[in-house]
Amino acid sequence: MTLLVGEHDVLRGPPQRKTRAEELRAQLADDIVRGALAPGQTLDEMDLARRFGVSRTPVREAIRQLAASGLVDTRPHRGAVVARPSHERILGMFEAMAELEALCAGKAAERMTPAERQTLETVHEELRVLIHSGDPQRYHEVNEAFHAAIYAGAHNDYLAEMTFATRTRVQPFRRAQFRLLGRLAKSHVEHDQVVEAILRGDRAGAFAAMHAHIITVGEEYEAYAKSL
Amino acid sequence: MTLLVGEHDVLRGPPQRKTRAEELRAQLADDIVRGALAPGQTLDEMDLARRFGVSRTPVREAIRQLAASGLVDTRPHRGAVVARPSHERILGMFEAMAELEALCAGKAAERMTPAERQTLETVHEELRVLIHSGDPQRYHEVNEAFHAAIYAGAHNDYLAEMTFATRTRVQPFRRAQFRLLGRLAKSHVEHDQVVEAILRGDRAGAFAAMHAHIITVGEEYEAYAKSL
DNA sequence: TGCCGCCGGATTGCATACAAAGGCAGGCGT
DNA sequence: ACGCCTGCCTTTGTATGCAATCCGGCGGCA
Repeated sequence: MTLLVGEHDVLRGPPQRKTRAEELRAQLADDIVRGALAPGQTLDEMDLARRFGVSRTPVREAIRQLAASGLVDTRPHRGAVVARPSHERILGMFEAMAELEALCAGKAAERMTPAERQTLETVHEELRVLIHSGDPQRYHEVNEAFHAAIYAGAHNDYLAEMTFATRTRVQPFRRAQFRLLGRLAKSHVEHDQVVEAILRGDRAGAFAAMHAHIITVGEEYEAYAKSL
Repeated sequence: MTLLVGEHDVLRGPPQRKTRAEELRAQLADDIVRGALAPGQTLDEMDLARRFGVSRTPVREAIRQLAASGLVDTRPHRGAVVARPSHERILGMFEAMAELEALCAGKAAERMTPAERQTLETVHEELRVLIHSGDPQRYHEVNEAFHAAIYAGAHNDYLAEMTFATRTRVQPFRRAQFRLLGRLAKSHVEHDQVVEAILRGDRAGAFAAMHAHIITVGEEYEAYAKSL
């Protein structure tokens, strides 16, 4: 999941990927978020160490940091597994995400600079083109950039990081929905409401539009989960 | 900072304090939040290892986890220091905390069970008595319990954890205000508004009251910070 | 005199070795 | 036959030693 915004945005700070532990952390986080590592899968230290050609020490550090960020669960002397939150908890995460994203959108409506508003429009327009491209991966990347632009526009780094972290933690459970190509057009209409409200500086409107957007995303997850 | 709610609440899960790394993490986090370790202070691995009578390995793990939770900053090959966020960032944290706490209060107004409402009233009443006790430490503990009760009443563990984490990260920068004993009575009046709104199931009212309460807390921090 | 580069010390990052705790299977007793 | 206990084995937790990187001071040079 590579954000278009690059390596220096507020969401991760300077690129510290110089130590092996940090590289591993990034790699494992990516694998979890992308679904290459399924929830519930055990993370064997020796196995990972062999696979990445390092010793157990950096592997352990990576796992601990992932545990602190909520992507994996660890229990003393019992190893680590990719986090598998309960259905209730996932719903709670969607609820929290709706509020956080809406909050960012509301603040962005008030605080975005003209340049930031223009960037948002540009990304939004790029998404519109991508609806018909048949490239879900690319759409997903630009969609992330769209939301990241709003986080940045809120001008509150702490809030932005928290919202991004929540989005990351939810990501493993909403991968399927990008298969439903019909969703993209509807999603873009919802984005439209958000962008319009932000551009006109309408805090309440941006909040409401983004809230509805994320709630819809959550409902589609729920419908998908129920179909299993 | 020991919460009254005990060791099994949702805010930390089961008591895993069996490994040395975990004990150290808890100890250091406590020292940072309580101000025994000041922001900017360097955390020397060897020094800590000697002081706690362990090797560097668990010390390193503890520091990494604290870094992931935001209480310390680390840079590769350059050691770790207790986090010293910029003034702007602290204001952002207060803003986010206001929204999160208000959100919890609003959800609590809708969702609290009768038993939870009663507990909230009890804790609130205990705080009233403590205003005049002249024991700021005790007041602080019960105050934390008050807010924790509201988090729990929101019936969203993820949201509760996020809010609690934010409160924890802000804590080092609002210690001074408990010295101002005059603040306690005003704080209790604000709590009153929150409790009343929650008890009558008034989501918007609870949200607004809690939001105002936290904003006030933030403003008092700002006034204090400016006086330095 | 001031700046640049090199070198030594100190600290962190990583690897390896050892200790300890949990899980499982087999055997024993009831 | 079933359940419990015990001992081994696997995996994690901790200690220690070595390598790599950063910081400060020193000396050379313009």
